[in-house]
Amino acid sequence: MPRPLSRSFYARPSLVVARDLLGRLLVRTLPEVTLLGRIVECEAYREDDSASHSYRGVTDRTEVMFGKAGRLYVYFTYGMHYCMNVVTGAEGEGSAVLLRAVEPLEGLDWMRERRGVADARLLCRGPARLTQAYGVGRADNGIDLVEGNDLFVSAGRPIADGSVGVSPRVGIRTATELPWRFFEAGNPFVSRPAKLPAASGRRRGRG
DNA sequence: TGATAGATCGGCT
DNA sequence: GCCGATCTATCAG
Repeated sequence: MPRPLSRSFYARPSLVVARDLLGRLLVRTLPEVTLLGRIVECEAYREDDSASHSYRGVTDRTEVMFGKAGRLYVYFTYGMHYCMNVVTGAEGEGSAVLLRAVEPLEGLDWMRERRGVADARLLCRGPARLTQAYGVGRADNGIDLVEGNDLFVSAGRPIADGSVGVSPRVGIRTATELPWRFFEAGNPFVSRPAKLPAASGRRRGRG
């Protein structure tokens, strides 16, 4: 049975935590099934970052982001989707890491049922798909990932520097120049391929 | 295979 | 009122 990472893992700058989360295991232990997957994509957000919810200070919604590291920040968006973040840094600092994609390893059938799709690549590829596959919603906002809950991150195997891809974050309108998205290069469970300059018309056929 | 519109509602101005 | 850290179906080619 995997064990949760300690609070000190999260109590570091979001940029450091985001990169270090790659290759770690996102675990949910439900009575009927254990959900397990490798984190393959995430993004860092900070208080001094105009794309971050915490940029405008503490509100009812963003309160969790300013709290203790190692807790879960879940928000609702576009009228239908939930996304989940792990809170990072010192208490009082509004920083977090958005979990964007996971390579599912265990509990795929349970995820398929929730998602309504069969293709393993579509289960947890993208932040809203990920929360749906893991059954994470509003009720999970603020829960502690370090102790006392069925949802946590365990050590897994961190990936080597050579396999880490970096890019601007996805779906934001400001601060688009900051390369604060981290992913495992070449992994098909990543939500968007690295944007290759002048790459087009390749990758034909179906392997 | 790639681009675009539609869904749908909470949080903030 | 407006717009968003998104996903999916649909249409054009």
